[in-house]
Amino acid sequence: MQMRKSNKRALFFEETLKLIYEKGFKATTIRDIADRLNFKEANVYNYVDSKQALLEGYIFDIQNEFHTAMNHIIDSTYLPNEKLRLVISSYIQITSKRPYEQALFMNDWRNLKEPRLQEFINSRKAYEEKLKTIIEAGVSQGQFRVLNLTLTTQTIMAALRWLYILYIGQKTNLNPIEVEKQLTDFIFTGIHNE
Amino acid sequence: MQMRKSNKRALFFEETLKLIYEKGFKATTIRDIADRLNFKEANVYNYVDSKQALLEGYIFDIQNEFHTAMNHIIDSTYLPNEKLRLVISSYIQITSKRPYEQALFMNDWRNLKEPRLQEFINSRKAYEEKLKTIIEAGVSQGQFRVLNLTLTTQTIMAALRWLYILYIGQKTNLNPIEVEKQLTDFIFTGIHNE
DNA sequence: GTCTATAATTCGATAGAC
DNA sequence: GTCTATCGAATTATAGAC
Repeated sequence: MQMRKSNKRALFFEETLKLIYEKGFKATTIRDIADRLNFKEANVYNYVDSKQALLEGYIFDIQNEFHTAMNHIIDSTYLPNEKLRLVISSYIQITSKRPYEQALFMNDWRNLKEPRLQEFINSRKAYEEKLKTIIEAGVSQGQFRVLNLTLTTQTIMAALRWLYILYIGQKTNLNPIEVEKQLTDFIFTGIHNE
Repeated sequence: MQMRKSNKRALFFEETLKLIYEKGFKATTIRDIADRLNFKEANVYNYVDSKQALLEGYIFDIQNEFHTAMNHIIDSTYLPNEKLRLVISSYIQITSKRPYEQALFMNDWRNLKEPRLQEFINSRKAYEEKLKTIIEAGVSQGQFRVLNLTLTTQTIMAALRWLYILYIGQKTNLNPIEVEKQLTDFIFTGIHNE
């Protein structure tokens, strides 16, 4: 979506993204966006067809990025424990690069409308299922402890999904590599066999 | 807030809570609420002064419950590792009893308005700080591994905050006690010393 | 407690000139 | 691309009768 064809266009999507993050999608009006960019309401429609299309662009863009990374990992010949490490790594990398999109992904997906809402939910579910499959394989091969699969999968997802906060407003001195180390430590020593 | 003075009043707050959960607070209109209860818009104001007061009631009610439980734990003479177990336990108990309030707590707190919004943020921060203090004490006493304190605290909070999903629409066969066992296992084997 | 009616405002989106 | 002007719809909330 946010193809940087021109500086002005890029600026529009960057500032709008931050604004929607700050106020929430529903609470952000077209006038708010125009004010932020120092022009009038009508000009917003030079960049986007509708308010709804704006939200869809941000959310599906980053969702696709997560899926692409996950698919590469799934299709590799790494063992399940190594695949889990890579999932954590890729999630943190994408989040640290695009914390505001990730925030929208978490905070405002409910404001999508059908049929895009269902598309989002299905896609998110597919991602979770892929992670679950990795964990299941790791259990089968004795690398991971036997725990409830759904609970474990969702707990790991939950441990990853809040991380955007670290990268909005410099709230941490932890760089992505160190976050990856710490979080992997936390998750693995909690999940591996013995 | 939701004191069950009468069946009708209780029904109003229960159905409204579920409706707001389903649609999101901003997207739920006064008319939606009236429709759900089979009466007209104006009647909503028989139960509540404003739409905003409705949101505040639900959110601060459950937030207070979390704080009360946390304070009892903090004030006890249990050791830090036992205190952490009790925090997890109390969080799951409250969540399982009131999953829809917890969902609002997570999904719609951004729709609070000042000064209540800041009050919410401060209160949430205070809860996190109390948990952090418990973990810090556990590290000092050698019960927990040395990890980044903020990251660990937030990861544990994240692991607890999604659990309401399990109790909405019977999406699991795990009862709260088993969830507590599984999640405590996951968190502890990831955090304790050796 | 329930209704009808309506005030007062806000919002997304479009038309058309420059 | 930017502006003025405006439409039409939706929304919160209140007034007042039954």
